[in-house]
Amino acid sequence: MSDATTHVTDTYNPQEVERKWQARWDSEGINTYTDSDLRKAGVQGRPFYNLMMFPYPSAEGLHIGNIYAFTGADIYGRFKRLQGYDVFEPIGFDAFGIHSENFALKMGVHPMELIPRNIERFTKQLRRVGFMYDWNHTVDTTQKEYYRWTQWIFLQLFKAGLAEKKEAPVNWCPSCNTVLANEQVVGGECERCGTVVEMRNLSQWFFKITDFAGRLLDNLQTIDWSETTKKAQENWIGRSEGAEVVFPVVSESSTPESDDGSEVVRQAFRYFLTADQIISRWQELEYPAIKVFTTRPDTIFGATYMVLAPEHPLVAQITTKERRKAVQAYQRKVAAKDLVTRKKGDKKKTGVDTGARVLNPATGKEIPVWIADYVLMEYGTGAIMAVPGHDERDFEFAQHYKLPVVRVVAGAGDDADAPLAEAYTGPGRLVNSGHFDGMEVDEAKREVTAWLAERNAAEPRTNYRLHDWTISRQRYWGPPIPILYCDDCGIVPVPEEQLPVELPFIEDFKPDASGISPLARHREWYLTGCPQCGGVARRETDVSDTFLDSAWYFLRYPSARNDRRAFEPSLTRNWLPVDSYIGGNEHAVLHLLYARFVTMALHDMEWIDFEEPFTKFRAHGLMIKDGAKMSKSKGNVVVPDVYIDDYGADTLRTYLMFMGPYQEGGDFRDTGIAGPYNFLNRLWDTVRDAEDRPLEPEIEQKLHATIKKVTEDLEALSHNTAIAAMMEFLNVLRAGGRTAERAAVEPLVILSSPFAPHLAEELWERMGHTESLYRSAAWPEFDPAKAVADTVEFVVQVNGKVRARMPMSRGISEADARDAALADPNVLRFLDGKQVRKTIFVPDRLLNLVVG
RNA sequence: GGGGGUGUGGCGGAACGGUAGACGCACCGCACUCAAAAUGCGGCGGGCGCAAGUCCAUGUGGGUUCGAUUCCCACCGCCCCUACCA
Repeated sequence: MSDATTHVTDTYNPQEVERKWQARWDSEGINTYTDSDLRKAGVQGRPFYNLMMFPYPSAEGLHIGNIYAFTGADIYGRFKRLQGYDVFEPIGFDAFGIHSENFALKMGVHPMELIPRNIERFTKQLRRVGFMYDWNHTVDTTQKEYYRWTQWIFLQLFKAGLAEKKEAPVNWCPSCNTVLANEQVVGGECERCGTVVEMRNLSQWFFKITDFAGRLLDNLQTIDWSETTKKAQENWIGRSEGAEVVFPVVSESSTPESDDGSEVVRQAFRYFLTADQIISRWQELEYPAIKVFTTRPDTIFGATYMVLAPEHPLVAQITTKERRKAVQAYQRKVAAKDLVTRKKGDKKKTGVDTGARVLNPATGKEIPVWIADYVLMEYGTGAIMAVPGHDERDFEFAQHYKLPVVRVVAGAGDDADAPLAEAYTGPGRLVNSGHFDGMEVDEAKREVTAWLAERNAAEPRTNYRLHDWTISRQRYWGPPIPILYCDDCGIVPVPEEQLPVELPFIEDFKPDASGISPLARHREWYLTGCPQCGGVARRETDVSDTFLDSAWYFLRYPSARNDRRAFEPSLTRNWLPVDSYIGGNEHAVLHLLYARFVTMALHDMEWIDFEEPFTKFRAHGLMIKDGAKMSKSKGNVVVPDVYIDDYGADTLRTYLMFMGPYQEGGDFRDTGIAGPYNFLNRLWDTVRDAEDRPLEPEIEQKLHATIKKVTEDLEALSHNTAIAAMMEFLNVLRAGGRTAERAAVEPLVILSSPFAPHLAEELWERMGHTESLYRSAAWPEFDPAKAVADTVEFVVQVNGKVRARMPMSRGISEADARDAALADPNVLRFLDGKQVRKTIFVPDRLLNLVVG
């Protein structure tokens, strides 16, 4: 066979190349660390922890959206590695949770069979795409080697007083007999069976994330995260400044709370006391009082009634005898609604009068107390002072129930008593507010609070929208919460040395009507010995939220195989916090906030020495299909396999990144995949045919410009423009059928390797290197001076419009440029002999002549 | 209702306040071929013009500027998140 024939048949064969290099990577451990190497690199190397959000291993396998997300992050990791960092890039599986459980129920398969199968499939697919994952350090949250430590985390939080058990309302589907997450309630109905969802009160475990609200908010300023993500967290935490104000209850109570007659005495007292006296002395008089949170203490003179959440604990106590029936009926009605529907803003407000009266501490007047479902127990104190004149919701309610509306703020040009056709929420001065009349709203907020505070009727208060994290799930597929209940000792944590509390294999894992976990049906499992008194104890039968699994997994990766600790202190110190974290913005609040909370709590307990887990976070865009998120139910899932079969993983990776800005995402379609495929083919041919000869000066310039562009773009995750720059360079190398210089092509191969790692490895080897590119190549350097061309295309404008373009040498002076411009006939035509009033000179770019 | 994002050729998309449409796809023409595919070369926003050129053009309307896709204001469309937050 002649040389020429060999030459021609030696074309790019992606399948062959990819098979070869994936095998090489495995056998030579190119992408994996042994535990000792990881330790060593952490100390002596330049550790770089490149993390991407781990997937939930669904039964459908990876879709193109997953590949898209992972590819962008993998490219960044490979780039950092070639820059000389010791990159740790792990992957794992977030496999617990209601999703898996529901799917298992539907298919009639046990999750303990289903999940390992899914993970196997995922692993195969991930390997096929050529990610640089360290398969020696992987996690599966459903393995007891992992969730043992999830339980350990729970115990640490418990010890720190950050876990508590309390009653809370949950969504309940009476047909599926299960608790539903808010996301599973669609339009007030169960997502799965369409039954109307109701509310139930269940005793649940909570993490007190609200203790950290202020720090979680303030720290946002110290971390390098996508702005949109920070904004989302800020809104979610929702700090609002205001005051807590006390309204003493002065009506006859229908349920005196003690037999000693104190209530009667107190009521009697009242006839000898002025409103002022009651207000300033309610505490010592032990008056029942209702606290409200308000951001508008300045409007308190306009508070004409009060509203409690229907489930407010004081309702029973204050409701008068005559109103009791109506109040209870209303409470029942509200309880029947699910949480989600109740929070929807677009419905009519309803409520009932409790008959109780409280004193407005500012006016000293009695105002009625209502209950209404537009007041939520979870926010603030679960009670509001209603100021219908200056709050839209209160206004609507007052109109409907004919409650008085008083104006206490007058905007510019408004009369003190100008009637209100709607709530006025703008700026202005106080009116009808005693000695505060005339004061600006902002000043009045402070002054009114201070004035009330003097009488112990108010205090400044910062309130957060964030609520405590309910971690109980009355479900099967999760880590059992490591708590025991002993009749003598009460709540007893499972001793750490007894972990894990294993999730037993049970056939009947379907939830039932009891509202308690399926595990509660297994006495042999839940009955155990009390570690404190040796008596009988019952295990907690709820499992924990999946979000707890993922709130600490990044701490586990380096120590993935350590069976003595959740995370090894020295490894953790050397490798964390995570240098770069990439994931979807749909996790902007929950996952990312929980991970920050757990990290902060562990920091305070001195388990770790940092309080923010992710130094840098970037949200990738969402890959959609036909304008909708990919999902099986919509039937628009695109699987990667067929593209890998046809074009290879390298082309798929490059194509996905070439479609558009990584951080914006986009609509998947395959019409352009030929572009990147052609590019890789041309790259192959060009390298194959490259010659050993000196670089031509223009080529050298373009090479440096390309290195610069690709380097900067990769750092900014602008993968699409980095690819474009490489294409452009390759076009120059091949222009007019020319043969490329080896010295031009070798750096290009390195630049392309994050995108097309298999191809790059193969070309690297063919260029005579015996070791893997990732062990023997360094990211090319560029010389900024060589990255710019000597000749620029200079533009001459007249009045801002382009009238001539002329090649000029770089660094041309304004005077020379002007001379050249004034010699151009077209420019002269537009100057039309008129006086040049002004010239704008932008070096190496343009000259603008302003005339007229 | 609130918050965030976004709008550029037939399509995906480029553009430190400075040449709008880089780089691709699709399409058209040409070369190679008996032919096709593959590959290579050339063209490719719209109008007028033989051409040089010129006018229009980055959702709509205003503003700032010598100059605006880029900054500001208002409006329209689409997407995402959130939802009575007192």
